[in-house]
Amino acid sequence: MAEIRLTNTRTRKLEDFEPIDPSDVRLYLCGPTVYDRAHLGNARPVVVFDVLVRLLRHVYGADHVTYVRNFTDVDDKINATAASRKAAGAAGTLEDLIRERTEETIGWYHADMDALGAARPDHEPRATAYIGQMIAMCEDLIAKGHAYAAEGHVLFSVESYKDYGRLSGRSVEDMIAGARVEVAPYKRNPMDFVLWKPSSDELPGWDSPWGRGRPGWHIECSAMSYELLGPSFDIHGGGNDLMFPHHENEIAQSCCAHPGSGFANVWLHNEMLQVEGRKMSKSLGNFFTVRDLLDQGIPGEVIRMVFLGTHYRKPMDWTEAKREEAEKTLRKWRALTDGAAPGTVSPAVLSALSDDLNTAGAIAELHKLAAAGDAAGLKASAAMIGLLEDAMGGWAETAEVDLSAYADALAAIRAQAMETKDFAAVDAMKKDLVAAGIEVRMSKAGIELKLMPVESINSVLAKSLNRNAADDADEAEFWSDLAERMKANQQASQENQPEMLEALAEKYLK
RNA sequence: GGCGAGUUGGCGGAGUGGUGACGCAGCGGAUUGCAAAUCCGUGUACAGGAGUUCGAUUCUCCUACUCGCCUCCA
Repeated sequence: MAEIRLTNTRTRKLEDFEPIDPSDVRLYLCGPTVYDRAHLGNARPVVVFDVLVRLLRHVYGADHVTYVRNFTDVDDKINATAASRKAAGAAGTLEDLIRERTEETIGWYHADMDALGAARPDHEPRATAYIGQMIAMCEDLIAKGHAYAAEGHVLFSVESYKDYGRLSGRSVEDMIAGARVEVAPYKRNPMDFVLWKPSSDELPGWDSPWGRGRPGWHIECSAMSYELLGPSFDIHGGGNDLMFPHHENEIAQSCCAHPGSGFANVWLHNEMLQVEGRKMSKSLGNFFTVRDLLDQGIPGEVIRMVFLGTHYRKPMDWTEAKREEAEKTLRKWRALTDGAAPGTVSPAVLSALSDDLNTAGAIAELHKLAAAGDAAGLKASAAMIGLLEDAMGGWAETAEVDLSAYADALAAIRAQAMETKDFAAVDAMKKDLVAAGIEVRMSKAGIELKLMPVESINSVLAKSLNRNAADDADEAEFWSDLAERMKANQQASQENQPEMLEALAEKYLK
């Protein structure tokens, strides 16, 4: 059995993974706050954990892994959206509108993550379904002297937990010196954080011993992981921006509520995602959602492949060049594995994955399998990281169109050209075919025509807009030119390819 | 200011105390009427400095640079 090694943020070391209970390996991933579409960065930990879960199931057995990922459906941004909808005259109570908003966002999230080939977790708890448990946890923490109520709030006392700051390598003193904490008169220590806060009448709230209120941000993960996985479990993770304060606070809450449990053994944090070398942000204009990419016609499998090309602990740069390369590779591999039955998983792939989820190394091994022509091994091994699976391959199939009439016509012209040595007519037809998105292969044996995948005008337009003109004027011009040509039907796009074929038939098949 | 990550050939990106992945691009060749596709071949890369060592890209320290987090954004 492959020994799995993972980098544990808690110890800052690469450690052999030893499950608490090999018959039930338990992991928890901090899921989304469901206020809007998931952006591309949200998808990274999901894909990382999906690979991890596949590996764990492979090693410990499909039924011996429990994967939990929450939906945080209590949040001020959700409230704000619901409030603005109500103000705009939407029907229903505020609670209804909040529910509507979270339901619709969860639906989007599922659709988007499904498209990336990420299997749904075993449990997807919603924070609102665990309010009672959160209140109980707050009461327990107060009883144990780790929290206190003040002005309708319940606050966690960081001074009551000596290891506070250990995960993120900070000390309470340093953080106070940084002075980036909310100062509030009811806090005993400026670093104390909110477990429960009061709600006004316009905000969603639940009755509690401290009045009507709602939970703070961190308590839901502590409450839900306890309910579903117990006081201690194997792996807990998320993006490294969650390390502080979110995970730090979770640890403090959970460890104080359940002394001696240790909470999560291994903390797994993925690095952030960048776009074309820059942080993805709305102000830079390079902010986009998973759905934006899917709508441009970029297959989820391609997005996944790009993600896996970079180790999860390194910043990942999303670039157009990577997208193209990933798509090309997947097409090649899909052609190779088409119709093949999965064989056995390559030990080299397994060994790469076991080494701190070295997906880039695993992909390198897949390249070797492909080069060796081992379709069965490639298919089985790729499935370990969620690639080349039948369910995700639709995008790589090209439409079945009978091109034999075109091939015959070209063959006739070519046969004549062979005699006259004047190939102008052949070249002209070939050029037209290529422009229409048909690949032309001529050999002594004959002529082979193949419909090539072509981009949609929307995708090309998106690319020309995505380019920062100052940085990449040539690129931007290239894509806008291409879009123009597509519109003018001088170049095939998904939308106009049928028309172009029609025109070619008119020209050459009469 | 505090904390952390990183710096590998044209590009992307693994890995290793001593025979320098892998992919893409490039170049050369085969093939082709020319191409495309395919196949074969091809690369004096490890930010800088000091140290440890028989030997370091790989370990330690320092410097430079890049990036992220500390703002309920994964």
